[in-house]
Amino acid sequence: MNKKSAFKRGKPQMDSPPLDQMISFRVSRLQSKLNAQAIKILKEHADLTPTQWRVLVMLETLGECTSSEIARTTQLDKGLLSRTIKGMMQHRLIKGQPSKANKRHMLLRLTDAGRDAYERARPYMQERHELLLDNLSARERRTMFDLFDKLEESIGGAEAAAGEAKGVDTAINQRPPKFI
Amino acid sequence: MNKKSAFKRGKPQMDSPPLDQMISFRVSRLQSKLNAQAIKILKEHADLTPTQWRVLVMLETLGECTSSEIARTTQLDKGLLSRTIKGMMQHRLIKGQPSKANKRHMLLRLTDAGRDAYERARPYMQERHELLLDNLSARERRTMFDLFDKLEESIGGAEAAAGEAKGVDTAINQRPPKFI
DNA sequence: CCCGTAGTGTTGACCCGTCAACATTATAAT
DNA sequence: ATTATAATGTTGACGGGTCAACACTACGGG
Repeated sequence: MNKKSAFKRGKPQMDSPPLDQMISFRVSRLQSKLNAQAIKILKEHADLTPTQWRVLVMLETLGECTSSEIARTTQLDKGLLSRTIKGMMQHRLIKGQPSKANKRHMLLRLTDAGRDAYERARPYMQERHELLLDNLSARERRTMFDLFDKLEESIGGAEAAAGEAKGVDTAINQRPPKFI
Repeated sequence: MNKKSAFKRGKPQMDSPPLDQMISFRVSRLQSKLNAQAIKILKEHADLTPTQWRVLVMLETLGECTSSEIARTTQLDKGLLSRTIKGMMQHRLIKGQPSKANKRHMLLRLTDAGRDAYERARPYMQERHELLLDNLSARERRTMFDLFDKLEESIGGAEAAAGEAKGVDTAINQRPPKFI
């Protein structure tokens, strides 16, 4: 005799587990699964971590760049990048030479070994990506990245608009607890 | 003179950073942002972690259940759940009594303090969720959870179908490296 | 009854991502 | 010039999530 009645296992979308209808939870769970899959593929075929893979992709695309460029473009943490890059240098996947124009910069480049690792992982990563797309309709595919963009934008906007909701007795607090 | 030409900052969707068009990366970045936002809100208003919040949501919905039920429903790691539940018991957010029917089960229930914490965080979590939805069109909203479902399904399916791609010289390896 | 198997929950080890503090260098202001 | 401010990259500390091993219990078939 719960207030919301127990949900059933199976297809029906209504009366499903409450968390299943929460965006943040779904994204989190999806990320876990995608990440586990990527870890497995990258480990097996090129002994890379996902972050290393992403650095390789950036270097393959940009040709030569600095850690901060990668950080800005990907929005990865600069600390994480620093360690990742250090590790990749030790493994000779990339090399870095100090910039003469700017003593703070370290110009990063792929080594042959790095390009090899990239090429070894790429087909499998590509296959995986296409497998993900295969199960989506054309419309869903078109919508997907819009969703990513808009959701990320919402969060950024919410950060800016933080400071509201300070008054504890705003309207929201009086809404019935029917959300999920 | 890079092989893919440098991309520009700004709106245009074409020639954008390569990782931006990869599902896994976008989901990962989105998850980071959503998680950071949730951590902040939950910490500020109820001193909860996201996992604790999810356990509260499940208990609020199910009324009484075991750790393994939560694990099955949410697909959260049972080790993570074990620690989270232990912490929540120490903070008196939930209580657990051993089941007489099954000595392995620990029947979990919300305490008043737990329900309080839930009610303190709920309005803000609800507001956040609605803010995320506000920026989406009706069509996007309808599509979103379908996307989550299908992507998760693809991964599960890929797990099962693993074992292919063993032959290194499959067609995929001969495709031109034009994926992103 | 007994034993193999499966489910439940705990724990330790480990890695990754996040955050803050910091040293160094570049840039801008006055 | 001098000084303040911002950018770059490194490092330490910390927490959270994942994985594997484990103990214990339940269940099913012989």
